[in-house]
Amino acid sequence: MPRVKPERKAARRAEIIEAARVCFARNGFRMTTLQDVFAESGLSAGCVYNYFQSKNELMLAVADARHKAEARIMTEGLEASNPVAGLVAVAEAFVAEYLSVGEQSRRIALETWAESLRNPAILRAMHQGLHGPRKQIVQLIERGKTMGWFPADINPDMAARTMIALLHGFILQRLWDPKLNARAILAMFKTLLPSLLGVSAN
Amino acid sequence: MPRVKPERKAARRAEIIEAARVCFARNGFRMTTLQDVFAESGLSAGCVYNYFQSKNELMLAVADARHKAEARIMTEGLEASNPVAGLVAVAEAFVAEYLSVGEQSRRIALETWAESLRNPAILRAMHQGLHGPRKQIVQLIERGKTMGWFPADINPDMAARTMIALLHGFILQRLWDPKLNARAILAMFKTLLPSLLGVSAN
Amino acid sequence: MPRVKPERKAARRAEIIEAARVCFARNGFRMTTLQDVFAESGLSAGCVYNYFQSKNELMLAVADARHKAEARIMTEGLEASNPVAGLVAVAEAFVAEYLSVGEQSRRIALETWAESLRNPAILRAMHQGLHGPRKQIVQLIERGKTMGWFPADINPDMAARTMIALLHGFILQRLWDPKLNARAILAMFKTLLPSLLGVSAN
Amino acid sequence: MPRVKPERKAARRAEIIEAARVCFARNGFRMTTLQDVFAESGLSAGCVYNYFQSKNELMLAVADARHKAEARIMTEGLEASNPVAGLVAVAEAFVAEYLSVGEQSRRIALETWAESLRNPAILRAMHQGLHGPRKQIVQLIERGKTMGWFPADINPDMAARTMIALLHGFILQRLWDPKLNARAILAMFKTLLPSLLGVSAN
DNA sequence: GATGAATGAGCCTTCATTCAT
DNA sequence: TATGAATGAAGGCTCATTCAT
Repeated sequence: MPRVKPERKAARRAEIIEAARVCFARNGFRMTTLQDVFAESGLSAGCVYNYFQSKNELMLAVADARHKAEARIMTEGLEASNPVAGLVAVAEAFVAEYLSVGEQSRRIALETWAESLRNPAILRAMHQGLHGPRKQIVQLIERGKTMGWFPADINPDMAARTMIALLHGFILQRLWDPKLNARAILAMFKTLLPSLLGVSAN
Repeated sequence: MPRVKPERKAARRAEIIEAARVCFARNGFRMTTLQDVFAESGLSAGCVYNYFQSKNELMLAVADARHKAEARIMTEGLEASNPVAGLVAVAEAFVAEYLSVGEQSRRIALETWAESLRNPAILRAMHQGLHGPRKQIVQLIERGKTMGWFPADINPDMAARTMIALLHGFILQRLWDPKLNARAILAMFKTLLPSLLGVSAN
Repeated sequence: MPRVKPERKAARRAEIIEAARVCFARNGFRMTTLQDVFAESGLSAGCVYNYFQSKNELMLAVADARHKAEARIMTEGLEASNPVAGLVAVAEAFVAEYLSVGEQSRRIALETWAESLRNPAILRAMHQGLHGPRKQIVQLIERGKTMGWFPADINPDMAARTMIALLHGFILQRLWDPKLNARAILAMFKTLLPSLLGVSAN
Repeated sequence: MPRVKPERKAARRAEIIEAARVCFARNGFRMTTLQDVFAESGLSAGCVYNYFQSKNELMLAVADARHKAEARIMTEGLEASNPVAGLVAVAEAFVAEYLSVGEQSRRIALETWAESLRNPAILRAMHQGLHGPRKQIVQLIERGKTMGWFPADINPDMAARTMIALLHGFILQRLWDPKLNARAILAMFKTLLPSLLGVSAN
């Protein structure tokens, strides 16, 4: 019988992930040493290794958490009945999470993108965090097409990708220039959305 | 009188940078060891150290080369008399360099972005490679405004940033999905450009 | 009054020793981790540490058990009235225990020999397990000399050592070649015994 | 063009193996740390790792050296025309190398035997060092049988194994009792040899 | 007694960098 | 200049051991 409840274990795990997140955001995956994580978490090497079998697993856990969060963010907005409103809601949620505040999240995002180039597990996490939302966006647009709101020659996949590219691109912009205004970004997104969907603005 | 002609030295330097570029694109800045670079270049440790005093300097040289190239690419197109045509030319050049081919360049780009978060020298290189082109784009748009082609309420800086965000975002998209069509990207760019500049699509 | 009966404690102790024996035979003293022993025994770290204060103690307990068993085996046969029959009985018992079956025992034996080189406690256990039987063999041979059965120039100590060397040497042979026939070993032993004792083979 | 001659590299390699041998004989394979080897050799970690890719490789190199030496020792004597003289010569060489002096060699031998139980590469080295000599002994005895010197019912393989078992067993005896007389061992060997080969002593 | 999460010293190994040749 | 053997600080990880529950 476990003396320590499973909740405690889960809490520990979360603590460690959070400490790692802080370190990774500060110094990047590869420049962060596990010593840094031990210090940040206040735990010993052995303890951390009871929860994660390697640095790689810890990186993956952080990346995974981020992509789950991103998927949730991008999905949440999509429930609006109006496709356009839905996409705006998505952008709003994304901007709120990544562009208004959340420098740490931006940094982790960029780290994850870079790491995904050579870390299959992280690439998989990336794709899972990206494919889901994209497919939902595609469906939303297709629904709009079916209902005659968007022209037939709109490519839903390309439109979805463009949306995502734009939002990701702004993550970079804000990383390099913290002054960049989140509102202005959202406004810009709204300005471009009609063209993206082939409808007239307003 | 130098024993070795300057041209010879410059050629060696270029060789080393190219070898490093290959390695960095393959494995990232931090996962690449200098031994990898020695092997790729066919040169010895001592020789490479005669040209670059540290790994950091080598990373910087590669990042620098990339940003010079990017600045050149983005600037080249801007000489068209028509601002819209100029911006399209910029996008075309960018797409040609980063999105049609150039997987290595995309990878180096992403590495550089990530590294810039914690490497001041690389951040500086980044900014130099980015500010220049952006300022030129801003000027182009301002010229368009002056000439009455674009509405007064267009924010040139924001428009320039959005362009860049979009192009950078597509670098990511293509890194994760090599099938993504460069032509479609360009078409999408052209579709969005009028909205970006506040003119009606013609 | 003890809460837990002594028999229970002894049984637990024996369980742990047996689990350790299995692990040590599988992986050697030094390559076996206590975590392996915990897993094999199904007990927790704390529990095992209630019975043994260190890994060293556990190793010693296993080595001790083996040497007690070896001493018993080698002594048991010596009760025959006829010295030659007694020595043959010893060899038979040894072969039965170590060479017919008992791969685990062979492995533990070899581990113990190696460990004895640098572990005083285990060396002591070794000697206790070896001196006793050897002295008994020596006495047996001396008795035979007194009774005129063996020539006077026989060195009982050397004869005893040779017997043991031979049997130990066959442990190695069987470890490296499991096909080696226990019967053939015994036959060989019987063939050599007369020369060893300076009597003509009958 | 190599500035440093290959001889120098081979010498370095030999130095490292020798230092490792000393450490392994002193503390065993598993209790020896590479730090010990660095200290003993006077070389840095990096340098040693230029010659051996892992501790395992170093262990193997030491084991290999020992088995090559053993094979040489046991083979050297076999050239006598008389099989019995040949086998005596083998024993003499073995005793001279392992039993008169060579405590280090004995310790390494025992370490190697133990390690071979769970290290395939070392087991292979063991077998190579053992099969060769045994086969030669077997051939020698078979030649003796053919020439009518030994009876037909002698099993050459068993005789060879017994010889080796005896010599190995004496290695153990001498490890535990440094006083044991090498001459007495050789005398005992000569005493037993006739029985081993089925010829009458004389 | 029994549990198992936590500890932390220390191990093996890597790799940026140096320097005698 | 070019070589590459040598350096050694530091990283990831293990595991014997402890102790609050």
